[in-house]
Amino acid sequence: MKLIERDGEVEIAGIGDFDPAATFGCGQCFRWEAEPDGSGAYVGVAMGRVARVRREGGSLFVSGTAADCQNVWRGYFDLDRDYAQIRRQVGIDGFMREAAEYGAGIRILRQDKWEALCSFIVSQRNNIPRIKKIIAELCKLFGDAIEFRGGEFHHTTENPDNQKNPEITGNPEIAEKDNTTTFYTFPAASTLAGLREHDLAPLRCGYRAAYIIGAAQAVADGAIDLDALAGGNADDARAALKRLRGVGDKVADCVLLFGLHMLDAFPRDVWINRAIAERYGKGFDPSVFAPYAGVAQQYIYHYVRNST
DNA sequence: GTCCAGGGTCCCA
DNA sequence: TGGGACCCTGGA
Repeated sequence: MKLIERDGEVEIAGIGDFDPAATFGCGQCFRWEAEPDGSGAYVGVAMGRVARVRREGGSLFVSGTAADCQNVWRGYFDLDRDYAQIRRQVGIDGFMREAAEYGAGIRILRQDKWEALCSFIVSQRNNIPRIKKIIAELCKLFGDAIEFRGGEFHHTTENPDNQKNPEITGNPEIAEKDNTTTFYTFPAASTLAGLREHDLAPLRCGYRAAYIIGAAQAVADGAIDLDALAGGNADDARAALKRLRGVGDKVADCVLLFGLHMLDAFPRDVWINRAIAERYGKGFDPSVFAPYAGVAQQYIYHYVRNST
């Protein structure tokens, strides 16, 4: 991987399959937003950091240092995997070749495991704009503030909005001042584990509040060990996750795919079920895409939601 | 105003 | 295994 550091950002040349809009917009993550200037750049919070990401030609540009790239973003963006090869592999018929072509540039992010679990608990019976809104508010209320300007960021442990100002004013996540923008990290499970349901009332997330706190407690007290699950097999991990209230087949599979980076997990939501029923019928077995059924799922999801 | 769906899950028969 | 209820929001 060739890294060229200059002007507060790092160029990664020869990036291959990486379309920020497709990767951040395909429903796997909820904390990356397109810059309003129409530049095609995305800014997001991940792994406790803020980054600005853009593609230009064959290069990816990421704010920060080359060390950040090596230590954080290389893994997060799964840069060592050949997604073009995966596209060829899952293109088992005309429909899948179209879907994979349409979604070329989607990569499966290595998100924080707890963040993925919590986010997809929020996702149930919910739509993406509202999922994003709820998560943004969760982070604003209980995460740590990060001041972001260009490529630099300064981590502050004190979040001025924590508990003290639950009123929602404008964009709940972003407050501009002095040419810097304040972002918020995703709150740790241990932080949410001590809350009561009414503490989450400002999120307006309904019955999911109890699920969030329950899952946070299970993670914080070690009843479920997400890191250990990531090192084991998918069936065991799925079973362990489903013991949490509010985690069924769909959410568990999303956590496998997007949190534990088990690329063969195949979450079935309303869109996937519709597409599968239309194209392949009820008895469809996603193992035809093994070991990348999860990547195939993303191509299908993105294609049926966004094309035509 | 009502109805419906949204990257589902739980509960009960 | 199937059907209804569920918090809440935004669009039809």
